[in-house]
Amino acid sequence: MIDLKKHLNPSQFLAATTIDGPVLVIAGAGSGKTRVIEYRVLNLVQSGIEPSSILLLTFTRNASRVMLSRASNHDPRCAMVEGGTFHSFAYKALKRYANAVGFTNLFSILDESDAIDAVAKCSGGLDISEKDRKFLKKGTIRSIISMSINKHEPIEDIIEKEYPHLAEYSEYIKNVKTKYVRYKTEKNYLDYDDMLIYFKKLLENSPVRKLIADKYKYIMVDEYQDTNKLQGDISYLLAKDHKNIMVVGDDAQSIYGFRGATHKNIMDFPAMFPGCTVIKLEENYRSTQPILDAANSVLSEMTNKYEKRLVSGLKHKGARPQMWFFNDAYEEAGWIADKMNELRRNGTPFEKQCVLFRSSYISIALQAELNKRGISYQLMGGMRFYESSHVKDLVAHLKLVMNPKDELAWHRALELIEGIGPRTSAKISKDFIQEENIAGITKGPLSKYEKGFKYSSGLLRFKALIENISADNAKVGERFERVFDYYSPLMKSRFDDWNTRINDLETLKKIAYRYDSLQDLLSDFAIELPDHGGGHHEAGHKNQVTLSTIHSAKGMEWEAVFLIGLIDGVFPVSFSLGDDESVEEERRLFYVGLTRAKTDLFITFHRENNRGYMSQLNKLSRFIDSSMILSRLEQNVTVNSDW
DNA sequence: CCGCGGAGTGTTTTT
DNA sequence: CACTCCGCGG
Repeated sequence: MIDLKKHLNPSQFLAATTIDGPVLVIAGAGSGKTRVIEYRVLNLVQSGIEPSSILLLTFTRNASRVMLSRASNHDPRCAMVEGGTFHSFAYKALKRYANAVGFTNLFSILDESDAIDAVAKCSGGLDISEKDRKFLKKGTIRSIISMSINKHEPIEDIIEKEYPHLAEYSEYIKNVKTKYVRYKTEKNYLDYDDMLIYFKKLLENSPVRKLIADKYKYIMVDEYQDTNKLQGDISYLLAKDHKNIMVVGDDAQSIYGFRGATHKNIMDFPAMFPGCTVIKLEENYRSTQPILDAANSVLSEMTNKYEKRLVSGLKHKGARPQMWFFNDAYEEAGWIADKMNELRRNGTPFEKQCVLFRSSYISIALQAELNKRGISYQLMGGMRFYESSHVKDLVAHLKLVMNPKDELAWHRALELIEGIGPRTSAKISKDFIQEENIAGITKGPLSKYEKGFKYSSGLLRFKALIENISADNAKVGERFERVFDYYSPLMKSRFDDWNTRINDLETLKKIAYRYDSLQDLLSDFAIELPDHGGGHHEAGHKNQVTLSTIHSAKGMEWEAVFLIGLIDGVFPVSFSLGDDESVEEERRLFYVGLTRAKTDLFITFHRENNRGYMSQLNKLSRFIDSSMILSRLEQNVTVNSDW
């Protein structure tokens, strides 16, 4: 038995050992939240609780993996604890109990870009002028629909609050939503929101809820400030019967409002679970006091928060964070590269250094510079690898084998064939969804086109592939490989950079060989594959600095952090400026960025705008200019700069 | 009806 | 710069 008191301070100890009943933990940045979960899991297991009856819900798949593996180092039984995201847990339950909510369990998951395509499909045929149709982007419609679902608010309210300029289209968007919902049911599709919706429905069905609640008797939810209304409801339903639930969060770090998250969940938790124990973790074990002073000044400018101040529990004092001004992005990048080398010479290896930014594109100049200097880096956030078109093309073939009603997948696959465009693919696949299985499709509607058309030879090759990968019960990896063989030649004419794309697919192929079930492979691609699928997601990859969006850096820490691009309109992003709550969310994001640093923090700005036509000079971010943080920073200007 | 090339555009964050 | 849209030639 491990002596928890040796590893935890009194509030952490309380959080790890209050086993029964509801617990709310307000955990400031760097206050040892991960540690609390690690030891709480350990404590539960060592108190004799069956590991498989413990459930840990986290924000990313990786987060639960890290926490559970740390706990397992103390006691291997902890590896049996169930962990994952709300979505992955919902998926599992839905697969098992699909028919209780009127689905067959062979549903396909629509990732974000699939969902946008589907919405576009449903926007057709409705009464709206061509001009308006162009003006209303499909992604926007999808966002509005999704937001209305996640917040559980009517479309009108969302439009009024977030998209007032689209007020006149409310009716239209509601119609699209109706069509979209029907479309998904017909095609056996679930999008990300549906996984939560149907899971909640499942839990509202008491016999099923009882089964699930009987199995998972101890529940923990991490990053509770970034859960949305649906996830809050799900948490409640999961714990309603036994009330053994601990949620952990920090309202000052709520940064997913754009996805419908609300820190209201944290605020309302005591009301949902009367008599809950509230524990505050306030001592910070991560950063030096000067860094926390800067963070505190940002905290003090937040409206609408729990009162708090971060105090460092570290012994050494540390230097003040530095603010650096540059003429342009290249000068900035050069300076950062120099500084990285200097830090390394002084004992901070590259893997303990990180560059953070608001949006991925901000890092492009820096990436070029690092490449030039031979400093290797690991990129986090930004374009998701399995949403790139070559991955989606290949995966589409596997999808339609699993779910022959997957119209989007048929279209995607058919349009790869020479001579087939949107019209022809629509014509050919029109009858597909009437068929029950692949054999019915290849023998029936598909076979009509295999002679006499300019695309017939291509279609014949396609048909052979489909029959091949659906007929036998070959290994998932082998099926993947067959599609790969078929797709490779098509890729070479489609992409100039097919070389690197082939490499991506080689990586995926290796992953595919690890699966026994095609459905699991496909669902993991959609909901669980961690950052970039390349497999190098383990934090602190040897001798590499990390480049990351702040969103992706959530929960992590580095010795040295460069927070770049503090330009008004970039950070806070221009979109947010019209609306106070959005600016507040940007401010929380800034706070999250600052608090990732342990000992060295550098904030940078460059003045020249290199976005071609807009030749105005950049303005310093409002989060710094004439803000209280300025007095907490040591200000610097580079030598060759004319500031 | 397809596909290509050129013009235009707008550019978050992620399960 | 990467993706989308448009118009034209086949």
